[in-house]
Amino acid sequence: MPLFQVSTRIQYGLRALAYLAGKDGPASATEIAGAEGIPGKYLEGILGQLTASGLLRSERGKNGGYRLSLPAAEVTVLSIVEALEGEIRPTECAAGPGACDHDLACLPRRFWLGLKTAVDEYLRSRTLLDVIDPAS
Amino acid sequence: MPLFQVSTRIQYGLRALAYLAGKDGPASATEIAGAEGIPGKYLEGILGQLTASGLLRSERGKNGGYRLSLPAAEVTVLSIVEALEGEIRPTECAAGPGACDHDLACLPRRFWLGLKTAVDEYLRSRTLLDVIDPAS
DNA sequence: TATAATCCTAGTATTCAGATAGGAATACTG
DNA sequence: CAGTATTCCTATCTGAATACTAGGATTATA
Repeated sequence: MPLFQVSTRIQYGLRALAYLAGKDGPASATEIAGAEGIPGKYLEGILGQLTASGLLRSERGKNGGYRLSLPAAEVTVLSIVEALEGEIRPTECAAGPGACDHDLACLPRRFWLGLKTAVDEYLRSRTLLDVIDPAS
Repeated sequence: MPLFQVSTRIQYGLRALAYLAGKDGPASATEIAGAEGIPGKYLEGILGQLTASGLLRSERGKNGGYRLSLPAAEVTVLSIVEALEGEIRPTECAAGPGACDHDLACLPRRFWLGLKTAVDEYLRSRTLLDVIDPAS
């Protein structure tokens, strides 16, 4: 139903990163899941993705866990979203020219691309620090 | 997978309205569907919603059809989206305070509300005319 | 009366988000 | 070396929603 819906994947990922930003030293998936009320096994997968994309660094074995690769101020929300869901694309049209075949030129395409741009700019202009800082 | 996904409902609705904007006199659902390559019966439902919301006016019976209630320049895309999908809401959090229960205050809420605002502003600032005018 | 249109209600099919489950590999610790 | 706590990998399930499809009732025109 919604035009844009933020998946639990992104919400959980963001909250997990926010939790890690408030900690020095690694935190395990179980710890984060407990603190944030997120299903543990589900969160594991999300943290794995964030690790694969380079936003997190993981240490295996006892006393292991996850920690941020960068200071919170250097992590844009766009990078988080893209790590978890790939590139943002409102419509097939927006994939590029030739991607749709209505009329001669798909007029709405420019419009949807503009929306994508607006969203991208918002997400790129905010960092993890902005998200967790009540005074921003 | 996408952060924001424009449903076919909205895409079809927008294209149908764009078609009507380029015509004087009513067009039937069948005509629009044929011109735009949209499943006819499916489009009927969409046009019905747009009519119920006041964006279109319909005439039944032979030679009937749909026409815009207002000039294209006075129809914001936001009104179209809301007619077809209701209010935009990125997360449960964004519904208002108390809608989520993580931590003491849900820190990401402000962030998601900001995203909603950015999207709303974009959609409110564009009219149907902007969508169909190649020079805008 | 025939026709062409909107309007109304119900059903289906497929996809996907959101998990859940079980275990293998890895690394500390006593 | 044994135990334990962790990440990592793969597979499976499920409920809900989107995207249609179907059939017909109602209404207006010619």
